[in-house]
Amino acid sequence: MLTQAPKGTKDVTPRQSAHWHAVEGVMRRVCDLAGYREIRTPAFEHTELFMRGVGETTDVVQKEMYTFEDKGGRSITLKPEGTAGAVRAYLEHGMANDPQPMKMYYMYSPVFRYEKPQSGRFREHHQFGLEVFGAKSATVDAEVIDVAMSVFRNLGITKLALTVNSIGCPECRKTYNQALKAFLEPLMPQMCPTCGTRYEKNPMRILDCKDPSCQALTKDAPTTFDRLCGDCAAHFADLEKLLRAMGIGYTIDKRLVRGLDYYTRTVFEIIGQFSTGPLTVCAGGRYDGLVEQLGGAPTPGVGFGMGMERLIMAMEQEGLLAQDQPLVDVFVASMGATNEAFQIARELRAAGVRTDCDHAARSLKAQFKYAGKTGAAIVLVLGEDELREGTVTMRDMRASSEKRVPRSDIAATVRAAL
RNA sequence: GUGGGUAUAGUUCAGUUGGUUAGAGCGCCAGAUUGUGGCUCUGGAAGUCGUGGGUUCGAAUCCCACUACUCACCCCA
Repeated sequence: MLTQAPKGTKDVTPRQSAHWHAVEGVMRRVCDLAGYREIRTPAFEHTELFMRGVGETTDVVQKEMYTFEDKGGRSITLKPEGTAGAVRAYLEHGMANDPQPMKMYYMYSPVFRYEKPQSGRFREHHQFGLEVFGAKSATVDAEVIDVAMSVFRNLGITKLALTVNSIGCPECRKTYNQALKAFLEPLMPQMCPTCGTRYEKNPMRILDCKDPSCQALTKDAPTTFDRLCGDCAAHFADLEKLLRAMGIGYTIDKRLVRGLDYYTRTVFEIIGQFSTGPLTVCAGGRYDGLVEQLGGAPTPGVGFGMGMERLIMAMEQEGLLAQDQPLVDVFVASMGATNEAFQIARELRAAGVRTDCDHAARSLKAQFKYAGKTGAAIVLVLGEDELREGTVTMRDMRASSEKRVPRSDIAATVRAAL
């Protein structure tokens, strides 16, 4: 119990962290190329922010938040998604006064949801994400999708499918909800209880029901997509044009409805193929009403969240994770003269050479074994003879050759040999 | 929240119809004569058999409960 990580959490061990660094490096590069800067927001926020931002009727808010009262009597919630915090920061720091659009990304941002864990689903996971504020053009929708696809492409992930849809704006939603409710009314007695409550609170989400009988009943239900207002339809047509121009393949899923209330117009998902089945790796969309809803001036927004754990899972399944790299390039072995060996290691490090030395007073043989495991290409041996003549023996592990090197020449000789 | 599966060493797993001091591979540590890795050989350390109860002369093994892990549903990255 004590030596077991809490349910639904995972350690990234020293062996695995290199994979994360590789992924993070690609993310930073892709974002930097497109003019996005990193934002870091707290792991927790006032509960109210998520209630109003994410939406009180969502499953995330209703049953999955880690909410607690702090010692000052404030209701605090560990963030269950990334966008609300970014919007809060945008407003708090008056970023609306900076040149617009304001483009930002976040990385390795922990996200907490109290769910029952299973393959690819955790109670704490990490998201990479983008948020763009202050631009309503479909080029931003396209850019955000392009950045996500670039991350996948640069990492070599191929088993992906992009699905897009438009769920319209509050204008189209009004007429749509009427049409949908009219269609559903006679069917409601046959539908599942969850859909019953959805009917009252957010009828659009009935289309998202996974119950086979509900799906059959709503097969011919009107979709938001077919009832878009002129502006929304034009916006989506623009996006399609851009996607085609970029050569990004996609399918339209008119029933794609996301689980967070703030989305408007464009919504999309990028779904990966895993041995256990398909899993959403990246999802997002436009949220033109969110900033205003949280107390700001009307400001359009677009963004997405990408699950880092799922991304790395996808890489693992496609055999894209790099082999273990050498821990150091040089190992300084010694026989008794451990302090001197440590000094030599320090000097090499100062010269920019990745170096380790013996810390266990082990036999020379054991030190060589250990050096082999670290992947060191060069082992320096400091024994009695070398101490006496002020040299070290430099052994090239790859060529199994060795030579004596004066102490003063170590750094230069080692660097030339690597 | 609902349902299925599993629980033995750091790890992956054996463990016969209940029977004495619970095993293996990998990993770890140490040796195989004089100051040298990878291969090989030898040895060693390491397990409250998930926890608690019950059945029995005897339980890792059978029964019950709990817990954890895992997979699926709901939902989601």
